[in-house]
Amino acid sequence: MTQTPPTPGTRSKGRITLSDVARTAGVSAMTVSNALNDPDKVSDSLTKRVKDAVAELGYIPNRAAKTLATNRTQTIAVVIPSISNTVFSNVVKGIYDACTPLNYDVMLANTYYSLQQEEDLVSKLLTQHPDGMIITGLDMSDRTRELLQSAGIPLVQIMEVGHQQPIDMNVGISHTEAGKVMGEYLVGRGYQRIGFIGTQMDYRTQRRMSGFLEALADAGLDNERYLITTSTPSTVKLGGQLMAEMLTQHPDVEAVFCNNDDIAYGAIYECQRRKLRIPSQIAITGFNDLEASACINPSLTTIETPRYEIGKTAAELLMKRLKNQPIESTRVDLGITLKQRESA
Amino acid sequence: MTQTPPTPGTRSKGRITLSDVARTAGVSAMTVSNALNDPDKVSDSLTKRVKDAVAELGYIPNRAAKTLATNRTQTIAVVIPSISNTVFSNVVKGIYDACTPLNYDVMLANTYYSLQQEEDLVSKLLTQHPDGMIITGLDMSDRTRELLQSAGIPLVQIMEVGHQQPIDMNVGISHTEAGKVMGEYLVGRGYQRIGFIGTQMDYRTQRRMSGFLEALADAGLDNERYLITTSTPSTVKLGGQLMAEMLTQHPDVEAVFCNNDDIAYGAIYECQRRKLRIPSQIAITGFNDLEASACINPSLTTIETPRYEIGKTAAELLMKRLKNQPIESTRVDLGITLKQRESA
DNA sequence: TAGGACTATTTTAGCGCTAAAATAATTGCT
DNA sequence: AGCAATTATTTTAGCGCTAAAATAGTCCTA
Repeated sequence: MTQTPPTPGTRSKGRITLSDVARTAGVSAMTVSNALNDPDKVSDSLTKRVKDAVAELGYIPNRAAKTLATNRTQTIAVVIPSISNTVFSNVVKGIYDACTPLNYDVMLANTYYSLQQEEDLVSKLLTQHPDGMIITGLDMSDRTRELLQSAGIPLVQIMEVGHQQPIDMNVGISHTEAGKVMGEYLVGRGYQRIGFIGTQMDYRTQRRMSGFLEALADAGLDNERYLITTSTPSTVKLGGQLMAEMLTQHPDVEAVFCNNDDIAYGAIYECQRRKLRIPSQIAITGFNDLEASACINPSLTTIETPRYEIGKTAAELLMKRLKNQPIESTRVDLGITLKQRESA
Repeated sequence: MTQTPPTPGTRSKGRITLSDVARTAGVSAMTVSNALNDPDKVSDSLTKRVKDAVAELGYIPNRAAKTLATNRTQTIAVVIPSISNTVFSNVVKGIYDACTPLNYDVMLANTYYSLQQEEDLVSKLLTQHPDGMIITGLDMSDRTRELLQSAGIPLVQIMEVGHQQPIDMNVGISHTEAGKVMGEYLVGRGYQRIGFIGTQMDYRTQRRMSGFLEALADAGLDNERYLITTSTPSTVKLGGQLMAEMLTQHPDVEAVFCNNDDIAYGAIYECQRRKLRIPSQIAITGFNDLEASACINPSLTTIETPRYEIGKTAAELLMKRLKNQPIESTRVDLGITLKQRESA
């Protein structure tokens, strides 16, 4: 009894391959590859024959094989603090909207606002050899910086621009400026005793605070004592608690700039519970202009941030760089808008 | 003048490969592969030598090569309506938390609540040969169903359970039940003229509505006329507009069950603007129990949904199936909890 | 119309890994 | 001790694609 020799291709799932297409089109595999990826290299007649064969057979390219052969994964890695934060899900949506049409995959990773986690994640992500990366913020550990630099892939740092040199490209807004704008606005409205509530004191929050304090100082106000900050993550509930603290410690405070809109909602709710009228007894402002901010009572004076656009622009920059297309500017400030509403 | 022959391996980036490890460990490439992926197959002494060599060289496996050789991508596809919806970003977080430790990649895709988009996406996602898929909802087009069935990969349908047979596995809650619970609660509180505001009327929203109406009917109330629905996506603003409509058309309405918490917030804000006291003049309830619902004034009576758990459980089921581990139940109802608060 | 300069297409070789077959080493049993 | 059964390791072959080299085909120009 003789063993039949194993038929070649046993491991394949009977999937249609390039060679199958080549055979039915009566050309070489390479011509099929070129016809599909770079039709300029192939005569029109052959390109047509190839495309017909592809349609006829229902050929679907194997991404892994291409990756292996070209050393490009068609994937970009995205490092953000947290996907469940509305701000970042807006950013991520922009990234997807730019990547999906160009057939780039997106690999997401959450740092939970920890530089150590970020370092581990970046190291792990690089393992998968993304073609490019989008990472939140300009600050990172020295090791993370080294990893990114030596990875030699295009990189866009997002959310903030301005205070330091990016490693490669940069898309965001100036948080210092944002803080300043809000500070100047409140000063301009005649408030004197102006407070700040800050949660999740990451670098960007800190910059908003310092820009804000700068504006107050410029107006001759020293408001160091009206600051309440914590490293606890932002929640509406926390906003209420900190506002309570503020009102207890400084019953004379006239206006409060909250770290972000969620905190501001909490602050507004707390004032309502205390029957404090906004803005006549106390003014509240926020940052981000989330959808609800225009609807809450009183409607919230806040700073609109181009979150979706940041994601989209960053991803577009990356795609351009990956296709070696010219890039006008590697540093894009998308700007902010003060939304003046009832709360201040 | 002679051409120097091309050095082999020109295309590689000088990356450390399995063979490099094999050479320094003094074993065959296959032994290295086994030592890393299935150490039981290799003697302890060799395994140690291999691991030492890996550490020494800083070897990082090439995912694409593995995928090509094994025909497994180590990727799962996730189809959701929209990533910028808090509900789904909570779900996605659960999925990531389950997949990341096991080194599975996640591919996200948004349908924007369109069955046609869903069909296109599923077809496109399958192109990338994910090892498994998580998809939102039990309803889909016939073509989508065919695609999924013939793909032959493990599948978890999420968010809802109960009214029809899943294709493969299923994790969620019963929306009919949720509607019923809320209906019974409001009836139990003695309300008679009870309304419903529904936006983004997808299948799950419709089921909540029908469960709700069923409860009212069981109590002998026929409230068909107190229904306001639209297919427009949910926003806080829209909640306010629809509440205004409700109050205009039916000034006598006593309680309103809102589709979801965002709509409920809008409804509350609208009532505040009209100086209607909640719940004494009108009661409002929502669905989801988002973080702010406990903080808003009045705090919102709503139904808590296990969003994170749905994502996590679904992904865990998938991982188990992919590793051929036993699965207790392919249909998991994670249940809901009525959160009774001030608004009703 | 022959030879040079392109352009279009095919051939060759290999990306880095693992399934399966082949071989070597070990164990168990009479 | 001797041989079959079992276990450990290596060899071989190939996953499906594309870069680079080789070849064939085309178009000029003198």
